[in-house]
Amino acid sequence: MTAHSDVPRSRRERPAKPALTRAGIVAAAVAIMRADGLGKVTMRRLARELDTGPASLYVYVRNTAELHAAILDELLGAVEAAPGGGDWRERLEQVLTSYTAVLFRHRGLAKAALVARPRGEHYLRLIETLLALLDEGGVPPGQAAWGVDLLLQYATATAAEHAPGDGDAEVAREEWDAVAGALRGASAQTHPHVAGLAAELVSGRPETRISWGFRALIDGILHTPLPEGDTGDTRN
Amino acid sequence: MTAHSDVPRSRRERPAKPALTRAGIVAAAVAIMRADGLGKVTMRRLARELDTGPASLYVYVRNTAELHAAILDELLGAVEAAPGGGDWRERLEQVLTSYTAVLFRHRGLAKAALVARPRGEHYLRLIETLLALLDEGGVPPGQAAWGVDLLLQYATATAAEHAPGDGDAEVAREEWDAVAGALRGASAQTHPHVAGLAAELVSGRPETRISWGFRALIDGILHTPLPEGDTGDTRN
DNA sequence: ACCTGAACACCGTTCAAGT
DNA sequence: ACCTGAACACCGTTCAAGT
Repeated sequence: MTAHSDVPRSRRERPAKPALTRAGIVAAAVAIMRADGLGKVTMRRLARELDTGPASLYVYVRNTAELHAAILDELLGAVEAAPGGGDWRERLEQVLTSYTAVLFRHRGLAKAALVARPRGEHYLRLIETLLALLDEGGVPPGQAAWGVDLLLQYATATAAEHAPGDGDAEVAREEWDAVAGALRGASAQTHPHVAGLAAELVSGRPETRISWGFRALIDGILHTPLPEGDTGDTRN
Repeated sequence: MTAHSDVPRSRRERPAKPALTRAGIVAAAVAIMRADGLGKVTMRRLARELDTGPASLYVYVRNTAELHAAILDELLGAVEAAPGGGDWRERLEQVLTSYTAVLFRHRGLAKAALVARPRGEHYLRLIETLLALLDEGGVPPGQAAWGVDLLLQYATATAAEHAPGDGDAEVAREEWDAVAGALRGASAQTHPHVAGLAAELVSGRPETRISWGFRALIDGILHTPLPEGDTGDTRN
């Protein structure tokens, strides 16, 4: 076992351990996510998969949040950039629905996107597409710029909230029933409006509500002028 | 040290270890959050603080997510339910701003609220207040019911996104600069709309943008009728 | 420059056993 | 019923040392 030296192994005897690259790391991360959910995309698991130690990954990725954002931008390649027929509103809603669909497949990704915005090429292309459609609809440029933020945030937050959990569908159902129950159980004395609207508060299929939300948002963006004298980048 | 037995300690010699209750657990959790941020509100830390083992907490709290939601409902007691002057739109914006302010103090809480909606009495009162104001403004009931969801989600998502991190302000600044840089660096050839609107995409103080968002949302809610024939609770 | 093993300082949750 | 110690199965990130 010790003194006997094996015949030197050919370099390609088994799939040669590929050199680490950022692209390779992100690809492996996507694979883990598809197989076991984003919750399993940890530095340690990823390192194991790539046959190295976790410390090695920090050469290419700053931290776990950046890794998740990179995964999302990768998946955003599947968002249709040039939707089919209909007027600009309909095509706008199509693009947003397509974006939402990507996030719906992975709730964890939506949560990540709310905190660490992706900033890869796919995300940039998505913004370009949305701005072009708003422009086509005659939305004033300033409102379009701020509106894109509103639309993407709504889509992302909705996915973070309503997408089937990375884990337990049972638990999600229970959660929802509990919330609905709390609303329906509201006293007509102390909470007359809640009691009166209990049914409406929980009505509608998720897709129907999301679609209504997009239309309300687009309408508001179109009709709400920006405040005057605050166009400089004075953030913080 | 070993054989010598101390005088039996009076029960109230030091603040007697209080019996565990759900209220006491939530109160301790709030205290930890105020002192060290939500990130430190873990089952283990909480147990240490309450001088017990983590397993004991599971008698009163289902899991960490439920604990965080309970903390939020507690803090929601500070949201002003009866805002001062102005018309209904202004008062509506006041309530929403007050809600946002609570979340802004703890970004982690906003993230938690997106996933596990609180459902305590304070949250219920907030919904009642919002519905009453929308009703006063003549918003059709169905639109008001769905609109409340839209408004709260926007406020919550904005806080999750823009609130100063539980941790590093430095890192947040870097993040923002990176995003702004990516937008400003967009090529006028490949991304004409982004390039043309780079300044507007990142302009405005956060409060200004949030306020504009609230107004756009309210306008959209007011003018967008619900789709017909989808008022039943057909979720899933 | 890149890669690594090992370590530091933690997690959530469950279980069998006690009171 | 409530409470507990101990265990299971993990985490992210940093560091000094190697190549």
